Amino acid sequence: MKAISKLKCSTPTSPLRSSPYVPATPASPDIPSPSSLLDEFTKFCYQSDLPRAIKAMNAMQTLGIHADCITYSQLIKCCLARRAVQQGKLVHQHVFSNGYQPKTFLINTLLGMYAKFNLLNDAQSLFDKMTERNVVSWTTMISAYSNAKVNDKALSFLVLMLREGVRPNMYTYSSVLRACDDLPNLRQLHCTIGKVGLDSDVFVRSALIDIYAKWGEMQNAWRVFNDMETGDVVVWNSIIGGYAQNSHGVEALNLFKRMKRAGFPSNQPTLTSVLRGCTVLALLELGRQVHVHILKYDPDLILCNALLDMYCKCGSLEDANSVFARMAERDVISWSTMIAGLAQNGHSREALQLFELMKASGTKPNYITIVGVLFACSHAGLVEDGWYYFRSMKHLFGIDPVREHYGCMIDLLGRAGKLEDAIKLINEMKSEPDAVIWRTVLSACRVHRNVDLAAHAANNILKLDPQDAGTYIILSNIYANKQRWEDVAEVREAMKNRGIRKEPGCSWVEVNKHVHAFIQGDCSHPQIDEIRRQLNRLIHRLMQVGYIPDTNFVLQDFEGEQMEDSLRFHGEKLAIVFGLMSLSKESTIRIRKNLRICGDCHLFAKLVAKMEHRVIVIRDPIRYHHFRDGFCSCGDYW
DNA sequence: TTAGGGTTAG
Repeated sequence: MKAISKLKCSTPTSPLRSSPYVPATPASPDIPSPSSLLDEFTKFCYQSDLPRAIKAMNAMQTLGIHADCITYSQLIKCCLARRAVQQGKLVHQHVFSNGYQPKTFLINTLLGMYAKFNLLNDAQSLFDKMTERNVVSWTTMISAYSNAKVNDKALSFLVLMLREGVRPNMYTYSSVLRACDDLPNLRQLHCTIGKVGLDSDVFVRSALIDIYAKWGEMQNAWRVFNDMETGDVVVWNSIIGGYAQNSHGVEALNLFKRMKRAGFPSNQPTLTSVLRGCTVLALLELGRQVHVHILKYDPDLILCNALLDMYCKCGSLEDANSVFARMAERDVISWSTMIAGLAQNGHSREALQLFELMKASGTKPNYITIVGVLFACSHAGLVEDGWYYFRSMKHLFGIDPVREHYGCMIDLLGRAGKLEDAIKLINEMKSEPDAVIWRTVLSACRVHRNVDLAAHAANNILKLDPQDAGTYIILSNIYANKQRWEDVAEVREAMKNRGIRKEPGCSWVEVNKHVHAFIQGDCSHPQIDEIRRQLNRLIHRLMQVGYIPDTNFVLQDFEGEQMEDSLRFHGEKLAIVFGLMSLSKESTIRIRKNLRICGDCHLFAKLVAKMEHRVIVIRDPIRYHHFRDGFCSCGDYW
């Protein structure tokens, strides 16, 4: 730092300012020549060797060569590369000392440095002092605010620059798009970009795809991608990532195949999205193949974290543990993923032990880590531990409890049958309870058979989410159980009037890398007759050892035998039987469902696992069920 | 001198 302060500037009128001065006289052999010093300086900057670059600049000054805009700019980039904030600030002071008037591009470089260091106040005050601002100055500020997610500022800078008559370019638009936080704004911006003909730029294109994907507008994202005349690997990654983020695994995986066919080599971000595609579809075997492919790379932290998540969400904790154990570097996401993964798969105690290890490793938990910890407590019925973490999270980790933490606690209390305490906690919340919270309450009421509170919770859900078919059905069943037929009719009427239909239940099972789908009431599977025959035989054998179909879970449209029939052919039962028929004795039967598993299928799976000595893993939209020896990892609460 | 993609709970 001292070395830099030794640098002196000449007067603004000095001709030396326009370019570094190199004396014409040859240097003596023991004194380095000015031109070799300048070469050295450039070399050190290129190597990001900040101390030697400063030394060379000081030596140059001793010989009377003063820094100019280009050398200053090189030095600033060197500070950036070394993340040397203080030295960067000293260069800034130096640039403005002795009345020197730096060119706009040098001030832009300083602006860029502050932007990258996330020092928005410094960037803003430098920007305010600028007498001349070009498109780069404006774009740098927009990019700084976009990156810091100060979206309104970023957007207002676009308006101001237009007002000052500065024309935005592709850099500007690709930066400002990231700050677009409402759809009408985005549409207008997209329109403008089209009018000025910048929509073929790959940066603008990938930014458009990203922001549409972020808004869940995949049709628009697809349109941007599909109009593609220009493209590169990042644009492909944007569209694949967009589909994966929005849980459209099939589209993501198909696009990946297309990308390969088109000759684009995949890189780490591509594979991360491909893994996410496998994750949302619970395709363990495909995920394993991707893993083998990844081993050819030197996978970075993000890719390893995605791998961990894939194995946890595909229900293979053995694989997840082995990836976790081998990771050279772990961040808060790696730990949080593993803690939540263990908890979700029914290994709560291990999850809490891992949390202790995490703290011992010096990694600071974030709010998501605590969600995982509370989730683990609720899964294992650890009410006291849950209260301890919830009440002390602020004090211990500096994290304020938010809606999600309340949700976990309400789940914990609900599971433990402490419904009154759960309601008390809802009343303690600073924000209004959302549909997720009320669904948690409803779920607890179903287990603990609290009809009045269930109706209250269901009504609250429907106020917040009138399209939630599942809640109408539960509510209607609750009234039917109480023989409140007028209420039943009212619920049905409301459902009909709002055009709400029960989403058909679907179960998928992966056999030999092919996914077989079983939709309730659909007979299109080529082996459906044989599967049904086998299912009937299996049910018959189960009934001999005491299985009684639990008809509580059927929408009250059916009666008696018909009711049993509708249960008999639930997709997950067909999928289980198909798994038994097609997979080897040692293989785990892995099923993914689009709806929550019903109580009868849950009981069926437990008994089949015991009778057939098989492990069955069923992942529903929220929870995981590992059936083994007549027990389920969820502890019969879901 | 300014711009792009990927990971975490329910």
